[in-house]
Amino acid sequence: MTGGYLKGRIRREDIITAAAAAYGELGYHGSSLRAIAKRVGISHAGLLYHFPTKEALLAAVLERRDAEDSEREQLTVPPGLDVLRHFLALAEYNVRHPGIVDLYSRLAAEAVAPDHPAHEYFVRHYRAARDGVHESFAALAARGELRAGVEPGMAALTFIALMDGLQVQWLTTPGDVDLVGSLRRYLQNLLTVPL
Amino acid sequence: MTGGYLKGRIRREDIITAAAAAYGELGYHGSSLRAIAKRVGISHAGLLYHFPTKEALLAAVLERRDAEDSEREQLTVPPGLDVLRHFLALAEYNVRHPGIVDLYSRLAAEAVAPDHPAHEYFVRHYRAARDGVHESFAALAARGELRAGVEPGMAALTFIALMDGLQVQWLTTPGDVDLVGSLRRYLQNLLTVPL
DNA sequence: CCTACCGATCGGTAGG
DNA sequence: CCTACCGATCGGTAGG
Repeated sequence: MTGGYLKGRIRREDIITAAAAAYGELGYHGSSLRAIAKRVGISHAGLLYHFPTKEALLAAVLERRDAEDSEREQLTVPPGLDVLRHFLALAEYNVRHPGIVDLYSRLAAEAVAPDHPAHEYFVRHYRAARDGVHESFAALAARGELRAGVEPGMAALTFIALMDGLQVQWLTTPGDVDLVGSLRRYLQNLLTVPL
Repeated sequence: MTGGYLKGRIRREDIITAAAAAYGELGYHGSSLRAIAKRVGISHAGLLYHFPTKEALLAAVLERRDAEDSEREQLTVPPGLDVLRHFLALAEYNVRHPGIVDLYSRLAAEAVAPDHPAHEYFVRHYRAARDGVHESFAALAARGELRAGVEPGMAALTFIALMDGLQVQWLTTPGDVDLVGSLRRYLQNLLTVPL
């Protein structure tokens, strides 16, 4: 009888979805187990049957985010222009899914504290993002497709920072910020070839 | 007898300082009146004698931040290169005062929510920052000191976003991020004259 | 999965 | 400014 297991897995996914939404709206510390459980229609003790602690639930939310990312990412993309285009596509996706941007921005700011349970996650996340973009800028530089004076490492750091900063401003004053357009123009400005 | 008033004002300043530090470390919602009061050495009821509600204390923290900013800003600086240099000086100042960066990043992320008591503050803050930088880029463009293809409005939005994004990454992985250097190179890249 | 409970903590008030 | 208190809420546990 695998039916029982299936039901449990579906319920767990529902809980993770509800938690991600709550974290986006209220942050991790601001989201109580009771409030998350209510979205799913169970008691907070029932939630703790599926996830033993509040931190375990956060870990599950971050794991699923990573899983979704690597799914979308298709590891087949080699360093270069396509990686940059992939980031623009991600930004387009995010504009249509503000809840994800909320979640990410709220958690990233909270997790600046070294004792935050998601701190190590974001340390790894930032390093991986920077390294990936760095590699692509380096490949472009080697082909002479990067403007003179643009240093790949610095450009990668700056690009990631720009994405994050634009997201917060976009969430605060949505009408004032063209998220995708700003990123596209920034990248195009660094290149000697069309994006 | 003005002595009593003076003592009260000093105590209030101490409370605001403690609150700003707490907001930076734990966010607004994460900072209890009891924890803030403890830093000052009074009870939380004593704190409420000086600030009637939790929100009133937040308002006082934001007001002081604005006062400090406009003090440092010297309204004498006309739009142009000096305004950009002023932002770089601000970044240098921030690197030596991580608590301020903490406060700002934490509150900005929390205040993305429209019902956050600091939401309107950040809406105004972002608009003012963008308008100020926009004006300077426009002045530079008029003098032909902006690289071709660089649009002042977009460049201003991007510059503010970059500052914010770099700050979060710097707080998360301080060793990996050169805050001032990254900003300087970004700006220099937009200009046809040396910064 | 539930009800019922625990100790801890929250913002705010009463009364001095 | 204090002590003492209020009702509400928190994460987690016991016991089914």
